[in-house]
Amino acid sequence: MHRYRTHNCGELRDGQIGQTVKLSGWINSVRDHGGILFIDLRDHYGLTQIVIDPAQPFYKGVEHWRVESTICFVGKVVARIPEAVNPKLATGAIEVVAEEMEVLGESLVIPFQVAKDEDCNEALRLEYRFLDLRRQSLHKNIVLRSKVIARMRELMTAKGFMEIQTPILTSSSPEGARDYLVPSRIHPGKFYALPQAPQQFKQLLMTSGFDRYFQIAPCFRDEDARADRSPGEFYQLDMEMAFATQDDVFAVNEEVLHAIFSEFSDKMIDNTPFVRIPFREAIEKYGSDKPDLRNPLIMQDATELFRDCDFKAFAGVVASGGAVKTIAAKGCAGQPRKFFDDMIKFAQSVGSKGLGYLRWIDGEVQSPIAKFLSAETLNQLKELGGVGDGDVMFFIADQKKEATEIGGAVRTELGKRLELIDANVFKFCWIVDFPMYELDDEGKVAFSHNPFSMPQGGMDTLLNKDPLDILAFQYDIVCNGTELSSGAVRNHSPELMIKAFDIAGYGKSVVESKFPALYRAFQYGAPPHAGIAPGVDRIIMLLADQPNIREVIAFPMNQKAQDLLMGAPGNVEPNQLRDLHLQVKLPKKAEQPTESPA
RNA sequence: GGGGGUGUAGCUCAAUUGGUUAGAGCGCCAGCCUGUCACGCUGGAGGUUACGGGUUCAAGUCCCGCCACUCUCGCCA
Repeated sequence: MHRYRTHNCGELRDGQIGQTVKLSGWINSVRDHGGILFIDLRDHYGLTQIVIDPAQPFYKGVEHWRVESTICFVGKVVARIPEAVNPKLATGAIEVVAEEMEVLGESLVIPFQVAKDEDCNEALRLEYRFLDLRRQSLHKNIVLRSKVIARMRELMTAKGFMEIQTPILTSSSPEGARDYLVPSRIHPGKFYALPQAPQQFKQLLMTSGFDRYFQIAPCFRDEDARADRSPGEFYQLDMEMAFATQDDVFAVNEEVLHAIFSEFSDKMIDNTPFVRIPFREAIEKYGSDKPDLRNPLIMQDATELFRDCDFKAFAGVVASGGAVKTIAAKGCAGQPRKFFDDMIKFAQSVGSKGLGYLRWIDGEVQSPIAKFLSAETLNQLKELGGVGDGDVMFFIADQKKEATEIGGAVRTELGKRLELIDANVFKFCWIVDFPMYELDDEGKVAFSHNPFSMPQGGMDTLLNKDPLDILAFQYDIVCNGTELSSGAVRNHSPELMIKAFDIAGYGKSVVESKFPALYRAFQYGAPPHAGIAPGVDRIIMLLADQPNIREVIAFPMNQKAQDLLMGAPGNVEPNQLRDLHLQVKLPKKAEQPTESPA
């Protein structure tokens, strides 16, 4: 007989009745009836009920039977009497009558319940992550994560992609997020950087002749956390394809994402190809470059209709070059006054001066602003919004950028409050045609996204078009309002690179010195190539229907980028600093080194 | 760095307008119980109301500060 077990806790059925078995696992719960005692023994695979007769000598070891201790039982599998069969358990038809017991690992009193699904302070969960991970919901998420990643590898490999590891210790790249740095012992004063993504390596692999690359790639960015953004590190299904167009990348990703989402979720998923929305249209209609298409509301432009109206608040905004955005919401004219007041408050909370609205009730328009509008204007608005009795149109007037942003926020809020969002579907879209450049805070032309993206139209557009009108072969994939990834057709031409950087104010020497590897590689026969890198954690978050990304990461850091279980970041020994030629100069506020967490 | 929320027993929460000894469920400890499966029953222990000030006859409750966690803006090419 095996040292610890002949079966796991999820596999015994009536077929094993009569056999003597050995099981090891955690004590999930104890039910002591005095004359008979039941233990639910739990492992990764399931629960099995152990029955203990008080006559057994080990019955007296009761102090060792605290829940979450690990115990090994030898016993006989018996059928439960019909009334005692538990249909909720896979092993509910049988139980194991204990004949021998061995405590393998005792547990202290646990700080929060493992067997019961109750809320618990997250800091405590992180500190005792090993216990939290035993709990069903989190355990299940990590299992899902493992299966999804395994399936991603299968799908990618089947499509001819090769998984290739790229360095974790690399050089700092000049643009993008803040880097995590690692000091060099051998080169005093020099630093490695952890990669924010294997971007340059995968492009180098393309120039190295590997036709299709992928990697479940760790990425490190020293930026602040969000619900869908874990600080420190995250994973991407990173991929790159040689001699490929934007459509080739879309086709591969539509197949892979459709397969993953349909195999690992019961929700309805869009058929491929996924809808494609140009960036500018997304901003106009949804006020966002990551619209949640489950929300049926769209924004429209009503600027011209208010230009000459008597409603001075709006006409004034239009006269000063602003815009009026409108959202038509069907069937909500009957909402109580409070609904509209709350929407106005919401609009103000996101920076709006107000929120106008027109309600069509019983063939009449009801609104504080209706009296300022001519019958003709009202009809035109009605036509624009496609509205009728029982419907409402909301209006935001502001400078164009603000009106669009506020309108986007109002659209999302209306979708929530009117319960327009179907929680049982996944709606995908590609956002395409991102602008290559935008104006930065100082009004200078700057790359708006990836400086390595290929401008649409090539050298001709770079030379002849207004930089702000140049589009890039740059795209995002969005699911239910979550941005899963950005990607691009890359700029593989040294001449185009130099020109593209020139427009953003960087000379040739900058390209040569900041991106020496790519620049050099592209002068030795680079294949046109394109890629993308969907975020693995976010995909699993969506599949597992979790509200924050820490629920799908085994050992996440908290919002302040601390690992409360391991105590990272922590202090190090003076000799370690000496080896690295480092001297710590603390900010004034923290005279003492901060205590390590946990 | 800015804004919002939360912080009361090991855990989840309650405590009327500022007013008696800060309560409940779960957990823990002790006892009882032969068919439970979130077993049940009886009893018990457990509190610097995050922390530090202030107002008041009186503060969990009001004010100021501060810390922690979280959501968010900035940030994330």
